[in-house]
Amino acid sequence: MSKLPLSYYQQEDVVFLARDLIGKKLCTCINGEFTAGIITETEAYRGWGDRACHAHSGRRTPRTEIMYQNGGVAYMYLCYGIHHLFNIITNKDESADAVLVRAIEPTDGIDTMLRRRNMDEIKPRLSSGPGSMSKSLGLELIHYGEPLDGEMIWVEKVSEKLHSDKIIATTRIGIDYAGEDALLPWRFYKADSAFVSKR
DNA sequence: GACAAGATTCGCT
DNA sequence: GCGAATCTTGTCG
Repeated sequence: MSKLPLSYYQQEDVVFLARDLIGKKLCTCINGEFTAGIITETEAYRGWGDRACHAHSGRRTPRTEIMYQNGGVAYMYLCYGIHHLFNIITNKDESADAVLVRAIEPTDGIDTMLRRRNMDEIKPRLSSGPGSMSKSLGLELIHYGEPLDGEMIWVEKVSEKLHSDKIIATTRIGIDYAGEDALLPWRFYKADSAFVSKR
């Protein structure tokens, strides 16, 4: 329908974008199988001055290289050797900002998602939590660098508007190593959704 | 070239 | 609630 254009991702405020992405629809079409869901949980990572970010303070490695591109591409990486995490690169060249998508509420291709997760009924566990979410949508390392206005991965605007008081802001998860930056309220989730990772 | 650690999840006690 | 699974990446020698 209305695929968000690359210019959307290139807005400067990654924290605003992380919040704005809640309630939008994340779609993938992988191996001809279409799956999609409403984004219910995100986290913002800022390249400069955020120790939790892989590319903090200009840190540059082959893995983080993609983060220095213009916004609107996927940054995939493997965590704990098992989980493929999906991030959206935002902002302009050299900024290294990103939004981690942590959970969605399935809307399309649910049979496919269940099969990918080896489950036989819908539970929040199906697509809540960054590893599970990626797996249900079929996202893997090979999608590293994939543009978000292409045929494989994209985000759509949804007609229904989300009231701002339905979005909760809190601290990010699993980044204790980041010291004081772990306290920043850069995790956002939809208050009334069961599809949110807890802890 | 080797090694430690990680933006997690699942199953078992 | 606790701990294993599992492998890429970055750092150090």
